[in-house]
Amino acid sequence: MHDRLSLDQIRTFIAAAEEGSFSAAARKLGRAQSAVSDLVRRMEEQLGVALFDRASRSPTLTAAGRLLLKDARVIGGAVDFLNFRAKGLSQGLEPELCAVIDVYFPFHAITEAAKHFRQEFPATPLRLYVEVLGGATEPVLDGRASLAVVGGPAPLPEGLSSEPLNGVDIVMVAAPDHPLAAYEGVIPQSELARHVQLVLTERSNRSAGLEYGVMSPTTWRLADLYAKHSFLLGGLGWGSMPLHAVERDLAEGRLTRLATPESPITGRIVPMSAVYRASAPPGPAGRWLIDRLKGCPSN
Amino acid sequence: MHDRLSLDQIRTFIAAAEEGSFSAAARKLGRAQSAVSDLVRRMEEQLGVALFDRASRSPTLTAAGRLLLKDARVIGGAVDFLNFRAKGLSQGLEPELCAVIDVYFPFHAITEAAKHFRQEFPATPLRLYVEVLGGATEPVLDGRASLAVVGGPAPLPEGLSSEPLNGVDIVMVAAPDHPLAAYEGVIPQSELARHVQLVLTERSNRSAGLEYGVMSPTTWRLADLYAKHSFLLGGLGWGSMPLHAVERDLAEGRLTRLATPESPITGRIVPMSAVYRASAPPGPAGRWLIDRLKGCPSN
DNA sequence: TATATTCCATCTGATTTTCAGATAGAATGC
DNA sequence: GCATTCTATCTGAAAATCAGATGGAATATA
Repeated sequence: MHDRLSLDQIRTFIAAAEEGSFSAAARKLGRAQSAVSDLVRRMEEQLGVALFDRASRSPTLTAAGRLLLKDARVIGGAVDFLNFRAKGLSQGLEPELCAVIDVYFPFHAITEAAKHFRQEFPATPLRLYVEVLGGATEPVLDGRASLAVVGGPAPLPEGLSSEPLNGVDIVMVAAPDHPLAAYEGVIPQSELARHVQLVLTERSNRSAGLEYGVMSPTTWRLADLYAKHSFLLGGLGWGSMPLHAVERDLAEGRLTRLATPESPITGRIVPMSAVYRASAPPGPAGRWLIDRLKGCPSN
Repeated sequence: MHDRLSLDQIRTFIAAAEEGSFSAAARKLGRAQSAVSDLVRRMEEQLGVALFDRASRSPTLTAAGRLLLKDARVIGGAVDFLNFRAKGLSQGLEPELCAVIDVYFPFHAITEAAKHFRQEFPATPLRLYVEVLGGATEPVLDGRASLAVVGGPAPLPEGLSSEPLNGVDIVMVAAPDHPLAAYEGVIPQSELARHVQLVLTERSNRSAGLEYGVMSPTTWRLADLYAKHSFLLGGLGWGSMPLHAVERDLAEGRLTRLATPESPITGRIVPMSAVYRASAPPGPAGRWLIDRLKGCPSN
């Protein structure tokens, strides 16, 4: 084997360099001084490089030693990290957390949660996907994801459990120059039907045709919330949007709220929930994320 | 010691994961299959995590195993790098190369050389300092640097050896709106003396007062070539500049060449040389750098 | 279906490595 | 000049490592 180097040697080298003394390093590591001396000597032999200058009483690093110390520290750090990860895993932490989030869920809540997640579970990679409407449940069903945040009163597929989160405010909007924007009071169905409704549709074909709140016979179906947003801003139609996504547009006059029969001016709350396979309930990291999302404000 | 993990285990783990078989890994590593089996089992025990799923005939990585494999690869890579560095050092490569370069030396030659240096000696950090005139020799004398590129016919201090490099073209320049710029032919000393000469001076006080080509009694002394350049562009005086640093200014009319008694319009060549302590001649990396700089064009 | 091959886990004994304690020489501090 | 503290080295005991053998199971081949 070409790796005659051992981790003990590396750790001992680091300790000796930090303590500036083999004896002190031995005390720190809880072993005999001769062991440290041997380990360092063998390491120097194997590398073919003098790490310490033994001219004076206490050994000092050579220039080569200083350089290799940096590399050794990298190795030590990487080993520590592996151990840290393994410790988490051995205590039941999931190897990675893959979550699918409904676009309707507030963006900033997700990004905030993700930021804190990194601090809380530095060893657990978080994989986030954003899907539309019921499309989020599919990856959970087939095991690609362990957690999903979905919206709407969709029937829960077999084998999934769910926990309620705060709902999301949904409002009907149109551009200010859209004909409907000028309408006073609740807009009757007949009037709505005369204009193009922009409807979010899901990409997946599992629960194809599952749409909520379709009121107009003439609809454009968009599979992307950003596209829907752009169309609304452009005045190409009217439709619903999560309040948090259009708050600034409403405040700054780029969009106007509509009062429709199903959605008064105060908006409509779409329930959101976290779902996961009943046979694979979330581990500590998933549990943490769900609990955190429960505390998120709904807009 | 809490680091019961060994490098052999890590390397074996990587091999087993890559081969997808303990036997194949054993063959690859040139050891018995039982050793691989043992090593992996012990590693799993120590980490408290199952790395392989042994349900099928050939073991497949668990999710945790996949995660830890990445960490293991990082460790393996770091160890390889340490070995690589050590190998270079054991063959006489200097731990790092610290070179001081005279500002007069063409910038692009330095940056080009540094770029190739990184490819040629990836394990040798290159530390570059830029000094003015004789100031570059001082760090070499006191051992902070192992190599310097200096210009001018300065007497070589005791204990230094030098090798000639290509000289640098020095030209006298002034801004186009400077009175001297309008002068036809060689400008006599008496005329030069009537205007402020911008003179590069060195920061160090070792060879204080060492200046070349001072022709005017009224001089401004600048310790920085960028400052001198700015002053020249601003028309605040006249003075010499390395041709490579003002080539574009001359071509684009921001500066004009002057013909002086000591420096005809074709310019003057200032010899450059690489110097190092005679008692510590450059190692392979320093040797490479010097040879490379010898091939650099002089402007 | 029967046979052969391949693979992994485990056991065992021999080899190697590791380690602590002891000792000696050298440098430093008092 | 003495005591302390350091490193290098030696030695025997303890421990880990490893190759080979064996057995059971899964897969490939006939």
